[in-house]
Amino acid sequence: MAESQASYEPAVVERKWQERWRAQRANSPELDRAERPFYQLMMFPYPSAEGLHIGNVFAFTGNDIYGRFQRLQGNTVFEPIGFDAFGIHSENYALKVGIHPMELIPKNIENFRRQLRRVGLMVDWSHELSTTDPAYYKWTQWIFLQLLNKGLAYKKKAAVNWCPSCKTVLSNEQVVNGECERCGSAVEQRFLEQWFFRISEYAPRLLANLDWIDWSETTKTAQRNWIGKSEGAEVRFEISGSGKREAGSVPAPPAASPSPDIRVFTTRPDTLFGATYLVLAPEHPLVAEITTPEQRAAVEAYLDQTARQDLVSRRVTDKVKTGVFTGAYAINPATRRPIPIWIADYVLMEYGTGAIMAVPGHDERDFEFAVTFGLPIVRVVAGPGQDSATPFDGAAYTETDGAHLVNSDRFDGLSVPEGKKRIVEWLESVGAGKGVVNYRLHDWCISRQRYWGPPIPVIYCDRCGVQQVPERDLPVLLPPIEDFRPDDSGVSPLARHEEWYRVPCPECGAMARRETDVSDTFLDSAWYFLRYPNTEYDDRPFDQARTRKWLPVDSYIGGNEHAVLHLLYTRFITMVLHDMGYLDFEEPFERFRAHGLIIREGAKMSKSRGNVVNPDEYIEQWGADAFRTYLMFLGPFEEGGDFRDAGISGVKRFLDRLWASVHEARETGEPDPAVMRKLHRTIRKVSEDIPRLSYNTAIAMMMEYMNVLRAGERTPHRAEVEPLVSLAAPFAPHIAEELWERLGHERGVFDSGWPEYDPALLEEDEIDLVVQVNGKVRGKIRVPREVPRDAALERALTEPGIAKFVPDTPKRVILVPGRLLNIV
RNA sequence: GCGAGAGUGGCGGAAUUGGUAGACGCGCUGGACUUAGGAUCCAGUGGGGAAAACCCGUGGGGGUUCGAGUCCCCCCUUUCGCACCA
Repeated sequence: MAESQASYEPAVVERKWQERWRAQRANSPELDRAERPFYQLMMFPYPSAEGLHIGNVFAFTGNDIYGRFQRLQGNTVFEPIGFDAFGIHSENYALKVGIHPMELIPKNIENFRRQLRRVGLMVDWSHELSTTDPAYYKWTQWIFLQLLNKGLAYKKKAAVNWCPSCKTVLSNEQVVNGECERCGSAVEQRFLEQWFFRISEYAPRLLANLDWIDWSETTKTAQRNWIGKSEGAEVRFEISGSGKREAGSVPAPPAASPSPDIRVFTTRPDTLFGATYLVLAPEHPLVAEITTPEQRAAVEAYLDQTARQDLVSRRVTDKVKTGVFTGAYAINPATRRPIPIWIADYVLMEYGTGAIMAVPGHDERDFEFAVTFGLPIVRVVAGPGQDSATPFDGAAYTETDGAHLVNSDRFDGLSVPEGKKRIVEWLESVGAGKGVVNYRLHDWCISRQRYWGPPIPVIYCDRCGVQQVPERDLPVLLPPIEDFRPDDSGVSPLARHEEWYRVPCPECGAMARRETDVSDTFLDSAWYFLRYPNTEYDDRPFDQARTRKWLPVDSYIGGNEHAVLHLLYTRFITMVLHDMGYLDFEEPFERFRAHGLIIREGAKMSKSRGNVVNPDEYIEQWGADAFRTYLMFLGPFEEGGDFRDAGISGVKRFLDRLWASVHEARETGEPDPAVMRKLHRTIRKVSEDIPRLSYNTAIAMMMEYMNVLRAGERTPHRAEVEPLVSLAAPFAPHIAEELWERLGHERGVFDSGWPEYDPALLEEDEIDLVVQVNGKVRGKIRVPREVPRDAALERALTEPGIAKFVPDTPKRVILVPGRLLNIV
């Protein structure tokens, strides 16, 4: 290879290949012709004004390596990218700089495209998408309508954080210490009509499928916890005492409605005999009805106090328990005794039934509450060595192992699990309750009282009620209004534009009103992977044949910060579309792997610390290939790593030596057998490590091979070098293409296959066997690989350095074939 | 509090099923080539010990084993989620 041995200039090489890939559409496969389609999906970025973050580069490079590896294996790889450009991030930034998002976002996207190209990703730019494109969100709106049709979208009042000064809704992130992050006023909760998706109906399936999908365990665990299945019982408590039906201002329920029993959910039905009071959430519908006249003022004051809190501080666990007595009593079905009904904000309306039976003896929160308000505490579970009279010693007894029931009448003496079972059976037999399964997962609120999102495609008509926007009228375009800034009017920005929201009812034609909320960004990203292969279709969200060929996604890699929201919503939407017959699979991603996070010099990267890595600068200085390879080298991909500026030089040196090796390689003579053996071991190691995303060790092995290849300033043989170019290609694609071309190949390296290793070449006939005496390493002996134990021992004893530690009669001799000999 | 993960040289990090701890890289030391080197190449580099012999070493303490970074028990530190979920 004596040809033009110009030195390695990354900038020149990278520009050349990026231009060529673009010109030849090298990364845009013909989707309908692919024989072995492989869909490599990366989590699309939010196009911030700051540009590509190092975390994006890390994640995308890791994806790209896997995708390029699959292509080298002979698959047709589709590696698309797009932009998640709607949402509060973009809107807030636009507000801050005073530029309309419709102007800002295209600029940001343009900058992202430039940066992504420089990284050298194998992206198919012909299928790029943006969630803000009407051609995209038309189908986001269509999906909303599908859920509405299926009865999976509904409207209800729900609490939001409300800033009384800005007169706007705040997300939990915008509430800081109970105050509005912008103006500092105390945040309150308000109840607004919002759209929800019934994801909770899918909880059992979302949970069950986790058992078989090939996802990172950490992600699956996070989803399991989030779905939060718990088994227990629902118990019905009759209301007794003077409070019932005495609330003059409250109309009595219609005759048909059942008596207003209070239903509670508990995971500890075994403690039923210890329930000494009930607690309702402040929002519980029966509160007004059961409150006695004497207690009315106190209860109203408490409800008012609760409403004044924001949703974040309401949930602080370590605050002092507060509550108020309603004046009413219920009957404990087990003891038949009346117990008081309280209201407290530690009970949440959105979990279970919004009411609990309090068992202060065996629940920490109930214990604390009972102590605060002087309510009775009864022991119904006793641990080993305890009995029914054992005092509590200042805390609830929550252990269950080895414990038995006491003060529980005929259930005394049962273990906790047995007690649960028997008491549930009893409840069912007397009609006072039943065993139930509860999930913490609650329905997905998709309404946003904001501007920068897809309008929810619904029209309200005074005569016809809630009407869908007909499919032919989609998309409902987001109007380019100037005053997208929230103001004092107290409504979402679109609600200030009568010319936009006043439309004829699609049913009767009378003047009606559009929904003025937009949908959650997570809805945009819950289906984008379906759109990528179908971006050219404007008459359907996704084509059936195309989708059958390319989906589900073969490999998805992304951050674990999306473990629960994005990845759960995506699974939900896929299941719904599957159930409606649009998809023939119900899990969107065959394989998902969560990558780690990059920190810098031991600390998290942040603007305030001033240690944010700007990818442009590093690519400028070292080249994209070195930058990519270094990012993959600094730690295990699934764990992340510590970015240290000094480290990148080692990787650059490796690429320099690769360049030199190709140019110096001789074509005459024979390759060295020992070097070839190392080469084949390297091929095996890299081939095994890439699928495991063990990129750092794959790179280390290539470096090790490089050291062997060039040891003692030897001149490598072409056969020793050429396969290394292929191995390095997924990591450093530009230099690999260039060197491959310089090696005289007409086809690009990515279409030239992956090197195979020869198993026969991996092992030597003679090995160094480690010899231990009493477990301590004392030396090495050169022996045939399959040496028998006694022969190895004999050989070992000829080494004076070993023999001197060996006693006259060894008790035991252990041979681990191919590894070591231990003489005891 | 609950859940998941992590503690290995000066630093980032290696180490199938228990089988040579510290691969690879950075840094450092010495050398070669050089007018020069922050370029390149070669060699060395866990600690103690004079170079040897040898001893000690994977957060701490126990244990199992011929053999433990790896398995078991207890404890400490730390990162990240979720946080009054009944």
